[in-house]
Amino acid sequence: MTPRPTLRDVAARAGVSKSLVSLALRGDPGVGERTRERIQVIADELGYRSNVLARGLVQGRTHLLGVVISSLENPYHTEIVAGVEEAAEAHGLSVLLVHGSRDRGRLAQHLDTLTGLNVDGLVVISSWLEDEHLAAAARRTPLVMVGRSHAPVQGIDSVTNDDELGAALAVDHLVAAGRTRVAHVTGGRRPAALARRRGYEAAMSRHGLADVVRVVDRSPGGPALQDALDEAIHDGYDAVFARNDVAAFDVIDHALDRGLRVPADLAVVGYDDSALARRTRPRLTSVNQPRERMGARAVALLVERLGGRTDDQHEVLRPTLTVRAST
Amino acid sequence: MTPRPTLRDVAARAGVSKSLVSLALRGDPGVGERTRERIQVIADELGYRSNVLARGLVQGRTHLLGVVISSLENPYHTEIVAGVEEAAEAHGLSVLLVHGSRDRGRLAQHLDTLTGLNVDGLVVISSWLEDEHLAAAARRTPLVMVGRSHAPVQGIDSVTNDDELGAALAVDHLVAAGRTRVAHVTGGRRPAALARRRGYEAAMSRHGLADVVRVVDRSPGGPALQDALDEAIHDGYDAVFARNDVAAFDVIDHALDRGLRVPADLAVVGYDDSALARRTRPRLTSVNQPRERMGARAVALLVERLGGRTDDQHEVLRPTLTVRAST
DNA sequence: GGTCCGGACTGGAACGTTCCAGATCGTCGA
DNA sequence: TCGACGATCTGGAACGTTCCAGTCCGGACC
Repeated sequence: MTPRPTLRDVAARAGVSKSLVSLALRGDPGVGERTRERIQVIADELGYRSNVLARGLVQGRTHLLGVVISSLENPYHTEIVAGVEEAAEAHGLSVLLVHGSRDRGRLAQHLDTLTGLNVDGLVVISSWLEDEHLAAAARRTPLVMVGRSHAPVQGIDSVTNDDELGAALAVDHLVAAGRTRVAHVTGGRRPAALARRRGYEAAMSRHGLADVVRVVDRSPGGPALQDALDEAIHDGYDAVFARNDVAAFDVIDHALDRGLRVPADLAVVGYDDSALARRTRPRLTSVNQPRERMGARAVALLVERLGGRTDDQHEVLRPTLTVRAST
Repeated sequence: MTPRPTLRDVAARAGVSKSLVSLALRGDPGVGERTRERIQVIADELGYRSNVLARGLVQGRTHLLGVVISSLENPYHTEIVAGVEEAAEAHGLSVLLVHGSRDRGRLAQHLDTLTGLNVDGLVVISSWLEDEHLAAAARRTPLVMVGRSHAPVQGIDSVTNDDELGAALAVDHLVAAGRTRVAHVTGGRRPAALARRRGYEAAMSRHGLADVVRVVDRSPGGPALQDALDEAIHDGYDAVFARNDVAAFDVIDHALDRGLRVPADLAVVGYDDSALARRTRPRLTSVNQPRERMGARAVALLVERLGGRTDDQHEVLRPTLTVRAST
């Protein structure tokens, strides 16, 4: 394992000062054309690579962008990452990902690792981090949260999608298709779930269906999904809007087990338009959040902060509906 | 955005030298108990965090472990990451992920970013990196490849699973279930695909079925999967072993479209035991690579290298078969 | 009472860069 | 011929740590 060559090594070989090598390799215009080439050749020969640690230390910025993500299994999250990466590259930033399951302690620790590395900015795709830790990180480094409605913390930007609108899209679509009894499967106390539920209820009212609003809780502690569904089916419900795709699959699974046809007997709409939605039978109609765009906007907000903006920004993007065979 | 406090700041407040603060915070036994506490309190008050850049620069190691992954969408990859993370944490290492789609140039660049950061070790979960880049990185930093049969490069360790054995498990299972005409869906020229195909052919021979060996190519350039499947079905094939789960889903999809029953008319086995395998109808029987263990072994190999091992190690782990409704 | 010892602490060098204030040198105009 | 000037290059400080060689001091020992 050979030690990596330094500026000094290159300088010694080229017979110039380390400063000149630094200038030459960074393309400084004040370096003679012939020397620049000579230095470049020698650097390549030696396999010289600039040391990010040293550069970051002296410059105070690293051109690194840290992304904290709580779940790699969730394609909703990883597609946001793709958007972040693309936008970051366009700004000359490298993206470092840290992944922390749902362990709050570990996530906070990872946040520390990244701030300790002096990353230029942070993107948090996780609702499992505590405000306190977020605030501490944001005090030192620009931070934007994606997918989580703005935490009640100053100094943090956010990018979310309009969950109420998404729910409205789903209900409108079902009603337009002739369904009249639309149930909603919810779960958890997270803001996104609550917003979707609010959107569902509002849309039902708008269609004059307030009296058939029915919400089934899929939370671990809640009543069994199966029983609630059986009851709803018995009561003549012909459509379900689920809070996310996974819940929608469970509904479809159960309906098929009961011998119902989807969508003939029961139409189902999910939320997230995950990769799964395109792979299952029947293909799932789902509300699509503009994930790549969310990632791109997050980077844009960070760059603005680096440029000096000081007031908080909270962007809300509009979801769309992807219609497939389940409705 | 307040600048982060340094050792100097803490030292000034505590009225001691920066060296002592450094020793105290690192728990050096030569520091008086009272002073250590005083320093600790002040550090906490100021929100002091050690600067990874500076520490890495002087120590030559960063306690960081870099993971290069080409696809976040592939659960096979992300589960390996989970194994890496768990093992890394046990060794006091933080894991940094970089993700590079299938763009070789970008992946190589990310490899550079990580080596430039002086990570202590590299785990590569991608078969899209060129030997040349891998070799260059491995010259400076211990590197282990996961899931890719050892590249023809010196100085690199690897962890793979035994693809031939996996294929044998699949065929044995199908034959034991009474199937006699087992086709294989392959694709690509990657070593893993080739090994699975070899394993399929060998197992068929072993069962005296060498004369019904049939391999269908699903490569983009190859003949259409649909036609080849129709032909196989027409020829009385009653089972398919696919090179991965995605291919298996395509087979099932097509069979269902043709009005066949799975598994009654056609049994299907996939490879990878991905999350999808548990979610589709019918649930997919699949060969399961011990992914978390692969990640853990990768870290173990790196730690050995850091401990001074110099000869290359190539670990081959044994896959298992997860039987579900598709067979 | 002097010497030695060990615990507690300090100062400066080093890590590999960037940045800044110069140094060097040939050329050009007067 | 001389100074000024621009182009090209250099040396050292700085970044925030760790590490090493000391310094300082009170007490034990002879």
